[in-house]
Amino acid sequence: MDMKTRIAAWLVGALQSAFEGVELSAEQVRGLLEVPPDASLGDYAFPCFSLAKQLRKAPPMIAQALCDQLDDPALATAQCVGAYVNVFLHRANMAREVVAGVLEAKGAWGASRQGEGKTVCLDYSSINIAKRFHIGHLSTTMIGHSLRRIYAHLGYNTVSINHLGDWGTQFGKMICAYKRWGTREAVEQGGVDALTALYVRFHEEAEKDPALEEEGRAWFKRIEDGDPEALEIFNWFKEMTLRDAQRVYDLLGVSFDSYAGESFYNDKMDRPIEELRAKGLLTESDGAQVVDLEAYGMPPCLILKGDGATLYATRDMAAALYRKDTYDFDKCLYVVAYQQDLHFRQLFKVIELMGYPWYKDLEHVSFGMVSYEGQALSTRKGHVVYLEEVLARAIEKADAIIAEKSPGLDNRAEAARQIGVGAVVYATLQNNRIKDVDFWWDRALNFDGETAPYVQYTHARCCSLLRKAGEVAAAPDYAALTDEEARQVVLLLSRFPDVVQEAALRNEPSMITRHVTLIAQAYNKYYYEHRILDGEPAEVAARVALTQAVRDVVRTGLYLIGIEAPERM
RNA sequence: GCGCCUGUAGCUCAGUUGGAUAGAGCAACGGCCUUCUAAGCCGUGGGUCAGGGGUUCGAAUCCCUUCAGGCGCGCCA
Repeated sequence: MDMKTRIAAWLVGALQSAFEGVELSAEQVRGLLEVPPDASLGDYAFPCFSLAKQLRKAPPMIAQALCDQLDDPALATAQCVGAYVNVFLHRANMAREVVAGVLEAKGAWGASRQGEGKTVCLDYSSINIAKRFHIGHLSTTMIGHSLRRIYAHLGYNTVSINHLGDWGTQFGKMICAYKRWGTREAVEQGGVDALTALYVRFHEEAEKDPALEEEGRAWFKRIEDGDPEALEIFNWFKEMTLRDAQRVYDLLGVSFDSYAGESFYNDKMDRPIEELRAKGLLTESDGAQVVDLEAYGMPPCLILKGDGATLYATRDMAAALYRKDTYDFDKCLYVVAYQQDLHFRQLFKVIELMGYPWYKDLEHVSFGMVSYEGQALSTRKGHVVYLEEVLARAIEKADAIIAEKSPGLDNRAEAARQIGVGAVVYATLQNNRIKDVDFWWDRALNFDGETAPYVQYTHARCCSLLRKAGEVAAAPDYAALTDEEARQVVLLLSRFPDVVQEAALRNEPSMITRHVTLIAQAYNKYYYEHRILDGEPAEVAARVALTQAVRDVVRTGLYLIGIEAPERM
């Protein structure tokens, strides 16, 4: 049982002996517990305002009566301040419990079995064919990757899906452009950039010669019809794009269980269409087949075009049905930018109207837009920043700093990669998902303050101390961890599991980024104020144990947001 | 026009879903390395929580409204 739960149980016991007939569960009390604004006010606080009505007493009187009943000095002491019961945990016992708990968890602090037997599907990254990976793809990729690790940490079975954008008229246009102006050698050599150039050229030429549009559509029709030549070229483009993206995925440490994208559902759309028709949900509107959603305050959801062709929503419906059939998920997350808010609200509503109760297991995990120096990203206009370049420059900078500060470092290239990539990923997962981000080079390459290098540095520092400490024979004397700085570190470690829970509940990785940073800050302060390795063996043992616990939790926290933790830097 | 989102220090953002005196980082300035990693630590200055009304013991947080910005609203994905 964790500390907060124990405190809640303790308070409930006191409540019951102080007042008759109180109806408040330990669970409810736990929810009411808060962290005081100032550390001098205790470790946890219980506000008594909400009990006033039920007990028909003034909040401060309730607090006082509660305080009088609380007695378990080995756990905590209580202090009544106004309407608050401020709880001061027994520092040495608290330190023992938390530090020993973290070390026993062996890197799995905050892990749980609550997700056992449950499956979460995560749709993220979902890159488009023939486009290079740029900074606009980073949020979906890293939020999804992090959520996958968070759910896995909580015991869920996870299925990561890269829902490739590999369908649409634009691919007919690309083939058209390739046939007219490209050669196999040039494209093979130029890679995805060459494909983008062809696409840009198509649009330029089509302005002058509108007949090209028709030619592009014709090529797309050939893909749809399974024409061997069209398919061969298209698959070659696709393979090239994936090869290109794989270099970025490798740097980021991201991988997928499935690459079933839009084209995969090509032959699976009859089912949703037939079901919609059978259930009387399809109506005709201006020649198209739609599901009317006016009763729900939304515009209609387009299922079939006037010419009978399918649309984005049709494909996503087929995908949802397929995923439910294949994985029998308990939750299916779509990590997609907020532009598609309406689309997903419509999609989920249509699935609800079809009578599938699992519509409520579908969730759009939306996030903000990325711009570059104040302007929208545009591959066509060349206003883009490729992620490979960002990572390369971050790694280069990390390497230069290592050269200056730790010239003799082994595995220098490896450390530079971990730090450089970490800095970029950290910046992506630092703030609430919903915030828009404007990319600026100097910000992306900042290594000071609340950044990955700062947290990684703390980790490396712990590792260094542990190497110097070697095998510690003495049993730890946890009374050595009762000073203010150690208390802060212990408290933050103890709250980590709650943070992981909350991060999953809200699908918000930034909660972990922030908490792991708080731990690093608290430990750095502790490190500055106290000598870890000098003094009585039992006290040294306690400080070393704390250091080890910090190292473990920082490493776990960084892992959960997809950042590696170098042991030296 | 309608709908959704956002607005907190010069900048970038937290703020535990209604609680105690609104907090970090960056930038600026000033301190701390003969001692365990100075990518660190400490300090100083900086606020009409966009404006206005309301709800109540109590509001940055909930409701109404105005303003500013972003996104979305049928045959693209």
